[in-house]
Amino acid sequence: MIKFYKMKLKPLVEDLRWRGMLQDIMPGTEEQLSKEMTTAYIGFDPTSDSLHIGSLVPIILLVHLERAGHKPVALVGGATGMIGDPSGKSDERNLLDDEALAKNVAGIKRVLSRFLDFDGKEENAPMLVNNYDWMKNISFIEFARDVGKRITVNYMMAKDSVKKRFSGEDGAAGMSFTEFTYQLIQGYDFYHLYKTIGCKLQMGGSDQWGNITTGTELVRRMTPGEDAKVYAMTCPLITKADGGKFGKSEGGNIWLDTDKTSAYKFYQFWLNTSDEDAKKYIKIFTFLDRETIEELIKKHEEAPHLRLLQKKLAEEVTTFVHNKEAFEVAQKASSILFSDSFKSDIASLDEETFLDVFEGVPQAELKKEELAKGVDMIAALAAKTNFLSSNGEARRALQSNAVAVNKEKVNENYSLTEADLINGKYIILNKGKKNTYIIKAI
RNA sequence: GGGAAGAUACUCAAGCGGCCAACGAGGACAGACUGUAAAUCUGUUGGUUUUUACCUUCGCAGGUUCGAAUCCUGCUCUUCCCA
Repeated sequence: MIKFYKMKLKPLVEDLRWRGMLQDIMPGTEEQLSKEMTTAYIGFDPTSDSLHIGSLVPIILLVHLERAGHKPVALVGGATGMIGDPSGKSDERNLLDDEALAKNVAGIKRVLSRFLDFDGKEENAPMLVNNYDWMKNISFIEFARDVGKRITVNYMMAKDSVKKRFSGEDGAAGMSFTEFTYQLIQGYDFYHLYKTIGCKLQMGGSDQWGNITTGTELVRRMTPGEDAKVYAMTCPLITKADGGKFGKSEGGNIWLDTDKTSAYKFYQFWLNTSDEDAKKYIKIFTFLDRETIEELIKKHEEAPHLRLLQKKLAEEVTTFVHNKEAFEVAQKASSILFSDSFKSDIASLDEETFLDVFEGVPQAELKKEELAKGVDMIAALAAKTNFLSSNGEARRALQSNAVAVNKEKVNENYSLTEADLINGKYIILNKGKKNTYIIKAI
């Protein structure tokens, strides 16, 4: 049996290192992973009812793990979410109420199961757990005696996430006992998973290193005489070359859910990656092998204006997170919206394809009678459609030459008429290059 | 429990009786340039309005004043010092 797994295991750590997905790794981890099928887990915080691309890296890590022949466990923090992780925060976190939390946990489970088949039958099939399930039955006294006793406050205080909050530097606010407890609870998760399913490795973002090592320490101390060996590994936090926050785009987060971020927007986000970031991201966010990626980077450097790298990156990630069809539609929409022969391209689409392509683009309806009379541009942008939030904003956009009707720039005096309708039915508005809105005549 | 400081638009941060929709910085959005990139330069960044003007906003609630983000009183919250 052991031999069987040995044959199936792939060199995971080496690959992750090349991909730039390795920040810290505890000594012995690599040996453990090449020795036997290893169960490893990553925690997901239920701070929202869906996941955005910030969580894509841990998800991808779990998938890598599975593909390398190990057993990935996704832990949803139903219990830890009630406490709040102080890592990387300078202020005390607001607590979520039970209802919101339950909703978030369900949402995250739903998203995670798109990437990992939790119903799989294989030995190394992914597992989904919720730490609320075991934490809810533990009394405070029990916890204080069995867990709290094992770790000194001195040890806990030495963690950066805690130290920072005690130091008062950078305007950091104090820290409640609640948040202080967080690392113990997370550590207990590791112990619980070690005991119940033999989980030996915890992974996460590098901001989790402190919490994770508390876990490995706790496992060791809670199992005297067992010679328990558990490991830790983290990946770097994703950054942008220009120092901006990763994962934000015009108007907010990029989510992994179509109803929060359309596949078109999702595709566009990746397509707009800068050259420098694209080289980094393609290793992290795609499963392409080393040879393919190095070839792509070489080609890209020869002709950066073709943006081969961005296109491939966008294709791979959109296909992974959504699916092939969604990618194709997004690509088609992109190529039409940014083409030079926009008008003829768009006119050639039948209605079904048209709606398909523009699914996810904000739409509004306008009566044909109104169009017959002519609709003032300001009203068309704001009052009639709510594309922009106020007349003032619409006016500013028009004055700064940002608005286009069917890709032709217009000014304040323009008014929409039936002559602007494409196929007698639609008008396409743009604010800037990248914001598209559709008016449907009814 | 005692004392001190503070709360200003997305964030940081000026302003300390009229000239304040509120300096400045960052961010964001847009324009030019380009490759739907980066860098750079320019503009915008409470609402109604063509402009003027008006309305709402400076923790919350009252008050003083012709007039308050600016003064007074109470409340809430935060930080710091002493016990």
